[in-house]
Amino acid sequence: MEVKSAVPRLSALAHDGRLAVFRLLVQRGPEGLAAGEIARALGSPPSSLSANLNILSHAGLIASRRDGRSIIYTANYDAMRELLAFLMEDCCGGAPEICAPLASIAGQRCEAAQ
Amino acid sequence: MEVKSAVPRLSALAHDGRLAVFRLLVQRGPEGLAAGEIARALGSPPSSLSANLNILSHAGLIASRRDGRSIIYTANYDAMRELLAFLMEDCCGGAPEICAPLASIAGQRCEAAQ
DNA sequence: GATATACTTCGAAGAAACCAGAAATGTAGT
DNA sequence: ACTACATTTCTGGTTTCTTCGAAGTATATC
Repeated sequence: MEVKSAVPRLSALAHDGRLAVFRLLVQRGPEGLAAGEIARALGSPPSSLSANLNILSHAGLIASRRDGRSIIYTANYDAMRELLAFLMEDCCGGAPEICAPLASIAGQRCEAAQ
Repeated sequence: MEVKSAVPRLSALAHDGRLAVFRLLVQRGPEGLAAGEIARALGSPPSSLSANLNILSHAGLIASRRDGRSIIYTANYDAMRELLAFLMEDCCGGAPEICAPLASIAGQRCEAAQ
């Protein structure tokens, strides 16, 4: 991934409300959550939430699909992976022992997946 | 890590110049780089760079030490690890198969450390 | 068609971020 | 003490972000 997509993604996440939305969707998994449910869960005014969903969506961090009257939002796990990989890039330049603790993060977080 | 420290860190990284500085320092390793060298490497005006270094420093992403007339900046790998762990948190809620690709990032990035 | 529901877009005001030149501070060498 | 160098702080003007009520669009139900 390039800086040009990393900055908008970081920028989208650098906001209390949007970070909460994104983490909620990440927890929720592929089935996603309707905009209204997100608004209720986070106590956000619909218009503010919509603006924030739009920003996250434009950054590629979430996707949406319509289901009847509702619009369902889901986390884009690929984008998340790209962003994390980008932040880790070149972290090992010449000093693997520094990077080792970073490498173990995934293991700690995702023991079920090992 | 909590949202209260994650947002300032993401916010600090959500900027072309600051992201470039941080990645440069991450590549550089523990020996770090003087402010002037960073300015030359990135072609940034000293006053702008100084403001950005201050923001990164305040966010806890970098540290500094004086060496003669120069001030040497280094990446804070612990802060980086905390931030990445936070972003990955709960990513496996109920669906390990989604998280598996995330878990492999570290391995891909840091083969030398395995 | 009319009504209710679910969301989004519009708009405008206040807050915060950004930039880089100029001046100030701190350190080293003579 | 004086000069040179490295970096920070100050300053202002401009731009961008944030917020949320009100109005608009899309879908479903009767």
